[in-house]
This record gives sequence, C-alpha cells and structure tokens, in this order.
Amino acid sequence: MKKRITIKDLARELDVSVSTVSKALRDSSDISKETINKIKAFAKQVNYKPNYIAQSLKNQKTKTIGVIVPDIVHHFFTKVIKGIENHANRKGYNILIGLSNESLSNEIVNMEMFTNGSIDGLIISISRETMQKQNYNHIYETLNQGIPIVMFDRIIDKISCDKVTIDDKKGTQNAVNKLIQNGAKKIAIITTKDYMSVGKLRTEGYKIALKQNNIELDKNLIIEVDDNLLYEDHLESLEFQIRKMFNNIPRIDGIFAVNELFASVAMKIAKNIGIDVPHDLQIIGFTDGILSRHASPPLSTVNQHGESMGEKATTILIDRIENKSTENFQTHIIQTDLILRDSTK
Amino acid sequence: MKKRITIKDLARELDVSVSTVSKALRDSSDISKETINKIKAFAKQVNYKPNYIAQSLKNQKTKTIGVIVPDIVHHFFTKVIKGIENHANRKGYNILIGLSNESLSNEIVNMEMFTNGSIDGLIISISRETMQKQNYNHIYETLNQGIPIVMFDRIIDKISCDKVTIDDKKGTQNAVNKLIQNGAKKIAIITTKDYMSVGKLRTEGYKIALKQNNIELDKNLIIEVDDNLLYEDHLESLEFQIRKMFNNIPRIDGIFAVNELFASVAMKIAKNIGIDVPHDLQIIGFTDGILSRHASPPLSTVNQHGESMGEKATTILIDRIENKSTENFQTHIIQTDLILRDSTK
DNA sequence: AAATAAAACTACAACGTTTTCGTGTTAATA
DNA sequence: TATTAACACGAAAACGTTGTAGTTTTATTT
Repeated sequence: MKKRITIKDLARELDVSVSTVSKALRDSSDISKETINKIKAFAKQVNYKPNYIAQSLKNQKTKTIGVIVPDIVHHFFTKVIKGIENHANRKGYNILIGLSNESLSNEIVNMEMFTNGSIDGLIISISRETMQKQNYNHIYETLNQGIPIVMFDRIIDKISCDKVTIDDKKGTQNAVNKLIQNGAKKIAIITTKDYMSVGKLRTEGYKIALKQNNIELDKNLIIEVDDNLLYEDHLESLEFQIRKMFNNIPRIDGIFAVNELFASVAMKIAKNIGIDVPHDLQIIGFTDGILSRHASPPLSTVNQHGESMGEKATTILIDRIENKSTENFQTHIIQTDLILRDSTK
Repeated sequence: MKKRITIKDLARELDVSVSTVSKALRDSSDISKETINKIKAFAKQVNYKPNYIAQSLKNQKTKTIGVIVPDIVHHFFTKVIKGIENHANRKGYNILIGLSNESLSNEIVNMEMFTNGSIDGLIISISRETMQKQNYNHIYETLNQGIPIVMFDRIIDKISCDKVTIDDKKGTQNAVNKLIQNGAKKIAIITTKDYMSVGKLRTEGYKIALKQNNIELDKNLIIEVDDNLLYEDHLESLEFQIRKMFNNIPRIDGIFAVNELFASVAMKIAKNIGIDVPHDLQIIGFTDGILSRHASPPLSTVNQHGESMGEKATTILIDRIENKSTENFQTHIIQTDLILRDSTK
C-alpha cells in the first residue's frame, strides 16, 4: 500500500513550486511550454492523479450529482438511472444514489446526506409518502441552498424547478384510442389512487380518449387499485382486486393498465377464467419492461423511454450547474410511443 | 440562495474560536459541558450542517463506498444494490454507482473516477469483458492504493481480496436433484460459456448431481449459449438456440437454466411446441426475479438472495475500512434456496 | 546601458474541517 | 503561600488543491 502521490510530491521532485505544478497540469499560460511538458511527463510517469476531494473543496463543486429514487428494483427507474449514469459519465460526473423506499423520512435522510456538500445537483423522483403527505420542506431547503433539482416522473407542479416527465395523458390517450380503433367498446382502466400524479394523468388521458370517441364514461370501469402496498409483496391482494373487476363487470373487451404489473396480472387472470386475449379482450399496459415482453401473449404497451428521460434530466441539470443559468425553469415532456404486440388485435 | 453556514460563522457569532466550536460539536472533553450545550444549541438553531467534503479531506476518509456493476437493468444486481444501499445508509455511508455495461474500458474509467479520493472502499461485480480478457490491472492498482475491495457474484479466484458469492454449485445440485427426485430422466442444462465463473460452477453442480444419482452425463444435454450478446436485445438468437435444442434432442423431461431468462424462454418455446409443463417437462431457473414469478406457470427457481449478498458485502467492506483489519481475506458464501412453484411437479 | 515590458515562476491565502500543542485560569495540594 | 494539577479554551498547521498577487528572470525598446 503505497501513499498517494500529490502535487506537493511532484513539486519537490522537480524542484519547482506547488503553484507551478498545479498550473502546468492545467495548461496555464503562466507556465512555459517547456516546463508544462516536463511536469506533465513526470506526472504521468509517476501516475499522479489529482485528489477529487481536495479539488471539490477548493472549487466548491463536486462533479457528482445525486439521484434519489423510490425503488431500484424496478425496471423503469433502473432505465432512467442507466440514462443518467451514461450521460453523467460522459460529462465527467459521478452519481450518488439514494433510495427512499417510498418513505418520506428515508428521502429526507438521503437528501441531507447529499446536500452537505457532496453534490452539485439532484435528480429525484419523489416517494409515494412524500406525495401523500405533501411535505416538501426538504425539497425547498435544498433548492434554497442553491442546489439545482430536476424532478422526473413523479413531479410536483407547485415546486419551481426543472422537471422532466412523460406525456402520460397523451400516451394513455393513444393507447385507449388504439383499443377503440380495434373495436373495443367496453374499456376498463386499472389505475392507482389520485395522489399519484402519474395515475391521475393517465386516468385523465383515458377519459379524454373516451370523450373523443363519444363513448360514455362508466365510473365502474375505473378500477382504482389500492396503492399503499408494494405489489411484489402483495400479489394476492392485487389479484383479488382485479378478479373482482372481472366478476362485477361482464364483457370487458379492453383494458388499459397504468403499469405493466397490473397489465400482466390482468391478462393472467383473464386467461385463467377463459377469456381469450386478444380476441375477446385486448390489453395495453404502461412501461416497456421485461414482464410485458415475456408475457404470453407479449403485451402491447406504452413505452416510456426511461433512458431518454434520464439523459434529458441530466442534460438539464448539468446545464444548470455549469451555467448557473437563472433562466426560467423548464419542464420537458418526453413523448411515449405505442409498442404493439400480441395482446391487441 | 443563502450561503452555507460554516464553523467559522458559528465561532464568530458566539465569540469563541473555531477549534472550540469544532471540539464542542464532537463532544470533546476539552470543552466545558456548558459551552458545548451553548454551541450545539446555536448550531441547531441556525441549522448548521458540517461540510462532508471538508471532513473527507481532513479525515482522509469519505464515508462513501463505490459500487460497480455490469448492468443495472437487471433484477439480481438491483437487489444487491438495494442490500448495499440499505446497510451502507445505516452505517452512515453513501454509495457511488458506476456501470460498466459489461465493458472493460468502462469499468476502468469508473474505477479511476472512484479511486481518486472519492471512496473508502469498493464493491464490484466485474464485467464480462474483464473476465474474458482476464485483464485485472485496474483491480490490482486500486488494491495497491490501499482501497479495500469486495468482489461479489462474478469473482476472480486469484485476486486476493474479500469476496462474497453464492453457492452456485450447491444451488444447482439441489435443483437438479429435485428434478431427478421428481422423476426426470433426461435433464438438460442451459448455461453460458466457460469464462463466466458463474456458468462454469453451475455446470459443475449439474454434473455432480447427475453423478450422485448415477445418471450418465450426455454432453449433448449441455447447451452452451453464446454469451456475448445482451439477450434482451437479441432474443431471437437466444430463442433460436433453445429451439434447436428441442429439435435435436427429443424427450427432454427436465431443464435447469442458469438464469431466469433462459428458463422462461425455454418454457415458452416448450409450451409452443406442445410440451406440457410441468407434466412432460419440468423446469428450474436461477434467480428469483419478476420473470419467474409471473411466468405461466410460475417458474420454480433457485433463489440467490441478492439483498443478503449486498448486505454481507457491505458489512465486510465497512469492517475492512474502519478496522483496517489486516486479517486474512474471507470469501463468504451465501446459501441459495429452492423456491418450488408450478414448473416442477 | 538604463528603462520597460513580457514571460516564467513562486508565496500565500483560501476552501471547511480536525487536532496537536500551547496558554491562561481556577482549584487542589503541600 | 508557593507549587502543581486539572480544566477550558485558542493558535496554528494540516488535508490537497487553486488562483491572486507578487517577484524574479529574460527579452525588448530607447
């Protein structure tokens, strides 16, 4: 275990001052071409690497961006993170990850760890609990500290910061339209309770599509699944609610589900009770994940382009960080597209 | 945007020295109970938060651990990361994430970004390319710098550092044994090429189970799928290889697959060509992911306990970091267990 | 050859902490 | 009362950089 080599070491060895070395390494016009080369050559030879921490302290910027998501065992978030990491890396940034596990207090803890000098900016999709309790103090605080934030997916309208989201309304509209074009008359939507902005928007898109096609809205066809549990651990409950839907409402011939879990569970149950997909029932989900692709039949779905979302969020954030642009906040909307597979005609 | 408050500010306001404030905040016996309270109270009142970067520089430790994985859009790694994050957070550590995307050069870039002072230790599952090329210089280098590493899942025997892995051999053995107990006579294994330590070990476990049960090894039943592509993007190729297996070898009645993708694709194809699962063919996969759970029938599988793995890796790493224990390196083996669902009798 | 300008380099403070080594008070001991 | 010990605090260096404001050296002009 050898000691890390510092600028001071280089200076001593080359018999020049610390400043000279520092400047040479950053190609300052103060230093002659000759010495710059000499110093750089030596630095490379002894494998000098600048200490990021020291640079961070001095420069008051860390070249790392924080990312807080509700869950990482989740295809969509995972895609977004991939997009973030990719782009951040290209720009020379590291990413610090925090998981809120859908809990407000965890979110706060993570946020506090991050905002004590560790990050230059934050990308966040807030937790379910935060949305429910509408407690945004921690967000305002970091904003006040001058740390730029980009919210994605689950955003809060009234917080002024940059946002990137997908066109939930439009995406849903397109999907439901497709169902209608394909001849579906009785289309249910499986969604979540209102406080999730996402579920709300998608429900709106559903309503709009119906109206556009002069189909009367039947409230019974809006299934609001209880969103307080992590479904993976409470599958039976989810299945129960969907099964109930099929029992209560006969002859549903189209289903739009706000995520792929709901879609695939609905399909499984439908098949189970003898409904033929896509002949008698067409299904479209949201999020193009592994479940959709490997379901049988493979599910048609609204693709969220998670990676683009991550990239866009990162681009916006880094721009804020580096240009300290005091320009108006933007909310960028990522368009979705419809991937047609075999759960639709 | 208000300026961050520093110790210096506190000192000025309270008319004491910086040292006194610093010491008071850390309950030094140097300072009287009285002043400690006064200073702490004031610090809380003005919402003072220590600057992590400055602390890192001074203390020569960052309280953050780096995590490098080949891919994050992957259930298993995601589980491990969750385990790491959880445990790290409890211990007051942050995690810096790097993705290698299965590429050696990316791995190196990430590693270099991390090892320039940003992390106290590293948890890594190395990329496929790294394994193939057997180029471990970057790993040795960080080790030489005194940065402890814990390798997980994909480990390199000859590198001396801590490791945590699962009992691939045993896990496979149990699975294959189960298949045999259930009456399977002609059991195929769908695995990857040899340079992936994981595929290799699982193949060994398969062989052992056969031998134990006096079943002669039939090389044709070992399907080595080409592992150079990211399957999600090359599904047809994977399907082609598996379909070929069914064509070439009639009457396979058991399949063990080294991951859940292979398992579920195999099942899909089997069902497609009219083979009844589990009646005519039983299947067990590896990794308890979303695919296994939602396949129909749900797949029996070997559970890897990714979260425990992450936790264990973190525990070992933090112990190394904080106790600088020069004790012998350990390789901890996480036991798997068999989750029996409906793809087996 | 003296004065000036440009070029090349250096000292030093600073970023926000922590910690060692003092120093001045007060209290306890001889 | 003089000596010592315990206590409470502060000055300053250090962690590894960067950048401003010098200072020295060299080249250019008169």
